[in-house]
Amino acid sequence: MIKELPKAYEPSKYEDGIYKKWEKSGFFNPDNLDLPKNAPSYTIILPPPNITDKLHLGHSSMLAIEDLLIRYHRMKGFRTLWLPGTDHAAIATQNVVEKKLLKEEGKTRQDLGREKFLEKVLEFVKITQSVILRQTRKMGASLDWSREAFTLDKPREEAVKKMFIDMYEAGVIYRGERIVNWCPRCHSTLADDEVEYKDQQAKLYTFKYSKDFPFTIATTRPETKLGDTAVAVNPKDKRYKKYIGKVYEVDFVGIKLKLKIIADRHVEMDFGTGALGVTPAHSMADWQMAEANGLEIIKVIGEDGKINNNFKKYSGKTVEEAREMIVKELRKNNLLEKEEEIENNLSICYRCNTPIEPLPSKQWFVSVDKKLKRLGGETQKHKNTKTQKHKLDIEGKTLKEAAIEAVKSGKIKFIPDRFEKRYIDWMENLHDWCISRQIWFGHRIPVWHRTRKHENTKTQKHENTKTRKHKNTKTQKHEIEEIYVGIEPPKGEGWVQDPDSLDTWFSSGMWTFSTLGWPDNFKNGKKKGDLSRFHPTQVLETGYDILTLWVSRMIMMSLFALREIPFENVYLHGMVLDEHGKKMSKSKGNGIDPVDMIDKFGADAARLSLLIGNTPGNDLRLSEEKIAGFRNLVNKIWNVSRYVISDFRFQTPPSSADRGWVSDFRFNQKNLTVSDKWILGKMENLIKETGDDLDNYRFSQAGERLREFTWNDFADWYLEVSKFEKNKEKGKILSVILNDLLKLWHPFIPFVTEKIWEEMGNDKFLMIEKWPVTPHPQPLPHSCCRGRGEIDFELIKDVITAIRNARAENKIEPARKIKAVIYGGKSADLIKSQEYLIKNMRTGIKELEIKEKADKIKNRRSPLREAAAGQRMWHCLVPKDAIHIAVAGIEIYLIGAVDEEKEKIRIKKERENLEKLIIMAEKKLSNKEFVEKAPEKIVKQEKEKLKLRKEELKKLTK
RNA sequence: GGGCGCAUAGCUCAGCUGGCUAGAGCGCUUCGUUUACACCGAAGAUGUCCUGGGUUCGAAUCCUAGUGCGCCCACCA
Repeated sequence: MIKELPKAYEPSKYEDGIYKKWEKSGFFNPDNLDLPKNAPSYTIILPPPNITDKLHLGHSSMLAIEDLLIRYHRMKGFRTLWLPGTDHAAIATQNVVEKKLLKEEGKTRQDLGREKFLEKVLEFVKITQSVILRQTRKMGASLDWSREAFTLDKPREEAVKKMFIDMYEAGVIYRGERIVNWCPRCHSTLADDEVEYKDQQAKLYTFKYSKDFPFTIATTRPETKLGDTAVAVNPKDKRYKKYIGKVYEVDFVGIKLKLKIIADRHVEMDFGTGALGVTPAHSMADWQMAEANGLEIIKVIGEDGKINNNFKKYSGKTVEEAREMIVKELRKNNLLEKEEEIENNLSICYRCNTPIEPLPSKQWFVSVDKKLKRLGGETQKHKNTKTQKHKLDIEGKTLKEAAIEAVKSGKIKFIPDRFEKRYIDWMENLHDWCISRQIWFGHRIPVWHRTRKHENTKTQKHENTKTRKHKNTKTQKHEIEEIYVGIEPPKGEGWVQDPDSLDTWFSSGMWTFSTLGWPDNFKNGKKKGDLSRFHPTQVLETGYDILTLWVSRMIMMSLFALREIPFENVYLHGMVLDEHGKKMSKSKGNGIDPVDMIDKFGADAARLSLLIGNTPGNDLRLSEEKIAGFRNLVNKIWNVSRYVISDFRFQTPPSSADRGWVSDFRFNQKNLTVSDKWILGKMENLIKETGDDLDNYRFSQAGERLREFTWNDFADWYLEVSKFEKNKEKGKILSVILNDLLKLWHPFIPFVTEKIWEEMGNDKFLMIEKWPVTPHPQPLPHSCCRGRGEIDFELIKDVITAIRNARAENKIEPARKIKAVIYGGKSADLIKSQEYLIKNMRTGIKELEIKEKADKIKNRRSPLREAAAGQRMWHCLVPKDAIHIAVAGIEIYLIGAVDEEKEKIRIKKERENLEKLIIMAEKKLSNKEFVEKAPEKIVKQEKEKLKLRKEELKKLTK
């Protein structure tokens, strides 16, 4: 069969068509795979990309790694599911749309109103979503599109509501007033990890509240001091000890303050004056002190970023204005002692860079410290809970404790493992998670409120509803606020739904199970359907940057909802950086569009550039040159295949999905040449080692191994040999090697391998072929394909390389044919038998003379005996102008062209090198401790090495 | 302030549990119109493995101190 294929592989010509065929085949869906009933499942849920923007190379890296794992396991016979989806990214998306709206129409979201605005968002989402999905397909991702999910679609909405209600009933979700990070521009709270920091110059004011107050205080924010209710000092501070516990009333710039002197170990004695004005309402730390000391909380700044009422002339002023006024006032009264410039860490909003105001606000929280009881209404007796490796009993533990235990117990593993420590550290310091956001786009909180006059209130019981009453202490003493939590709006008058929506991580935290049919697939503590078949998942593969943001939440939520870990392994990849080492991100706009890369170099090359040279947890620098290099590799594979397929000896292997390696091609050992044995042995090793690498997440190493074999062993040597070495088994061997090589490559570069597979005449997809297995699970001793064949061919290779090298070094013209005389040592027979290899492999040798072994001559008591022993005779027998090469204990003399001077220099260099090595080795061996303490094997090796080198040196000196 | 990571060829990086003369890709030099491939082939050059100390018969690898870069966390008023 002779196939005419284009010389260069053109990815853009085939890729889209191949993807369509795959998708149409239905094999991305595990339900369509032809598998035994008890086939183990292998699941990865795709971390859903934010629909704020199209994908960048970071996403491509994620897709490449996951598709590699997925395709590998699919070929290994797992029930393999890779489930796609997208994330609505609540606040981020809303911001993008708001900015767009302002730019294009000059309107704010308030101008449009909630409903109209949400329509706009959904319009935007539709567009980016379709771009994302197209990009994902371009990468070759073998995702099961039939199970596609969106964090904001109907099933997920149901799941989120159910989760909220369950957690509320369990007392894990509560509403409370706490200091939150408030962005006055976004008009919303931010989670702790949504806050960014910026170094800035700030003024530190040292002042006294009033003349008769004994403390001097330092602050960068004088305006918040209007709400101070205490002064804190370090309990060890001798200067202030006597004041602790006292209460002072002061007149601070016209406002009356009651200040209690408290002790707190967090106060640094050396900073400022060692005394700290406590502003409970506008500092996280101060809030905690206030709670600990029962201090009053006075709100100074409102949600609009302005000073509240009750502060006389300061009311209604902005923060900046108030600050200026207060400083002026202090200065006037001679209370300002110092003004200095300091470096300060300013918290800003990660979306709009507006400085954050810490404010007390009523928000919804997930408690991480609440001891958990049994899930509401469900029987919780699983007898084998403890024996199941995925289950974790959470009764009597807090979410925090459970999430830590899941990792410490080894149920969840991290790759690389150093992130385990980071996870646990973070977990141990975790505070309650604020889940309400004052934005419109997202899951609406399933809570309704109504306020009633006290006297009217009769305890109203709804069936199946969860009603709690909260007394609103301060402002409305006569009113009672009712709260209703449920899936459907409550009946009755006056209910208003909570305007807030949920933190986006609340819905993505449920991602492993909300995508698999929870809660419908989970009844009475039992899983069914997809949930039982695919949960927990095997690997969560994501960037280390969202380890805390996402991974930790998934663990907590899965433990809460299912009492089961969400995944067994967490593989964390690094960031993809540009060639200057800068992070690519949407917000910075320096992300390279993966589609451009794919158009230029092909998806396969793009994938390789993200897989090879990348190690878990480490960042990756990417440049066009690098991708071009892999384009060349893909092209090499294409051409190797083109050659093999067009070879008249080529046979299409019998098509059967479960064919194992070589099993259909029994080779007659007698018909195999040295090179055949060598390549078959190498291939067998390759299969074993590649599988081993992939099983241990060493993708880069596996890729390099494959490249090494494909390019250096198969293409550069075996194929070259096959051009002139004609034997019976050649066609079969070529077919087998190509066959298995394509399978091994397929998870890395699915497109080109699938295309070649088709060209080979296969009627089934390579994608669902069985991963190769080696005929010998254990390495065989010398008898079979490995062993002697391998070693022998390596020797011939060395001889050939040495001859080429000598020719190049001595500048022998390529056209010039020369004669080689080889003194074979122990290997004379072998070399003689492979003479044709040496002659044909571009050595320019037209005649090859092999002399007998020296010891044979010795034993024959020939007159030459003595000379032979010292190998002097070769120098006698060979013309003086011969070039001498020593390789692997073999002497080679090239006759025909010489440069005596160069040869002398070469020998001198080599001798010096050898002498150095011998001295080193002798030193080592004369060391008693080495001989006694080092393992025998190493000592023996060292001795042998020394012996060989000494012999070589001897030869050279002659 | 605490924690983590990195430092190896001109560049980007491998180097697992200490043990052949420390490797790969790209780049560089020389040569080559060989019927799979110039997105190619052949040959070659290049290292104080960041620095100092220690453990060991033996350290790029383990320990320790330091320097430089990067990242994460934290309530410096």
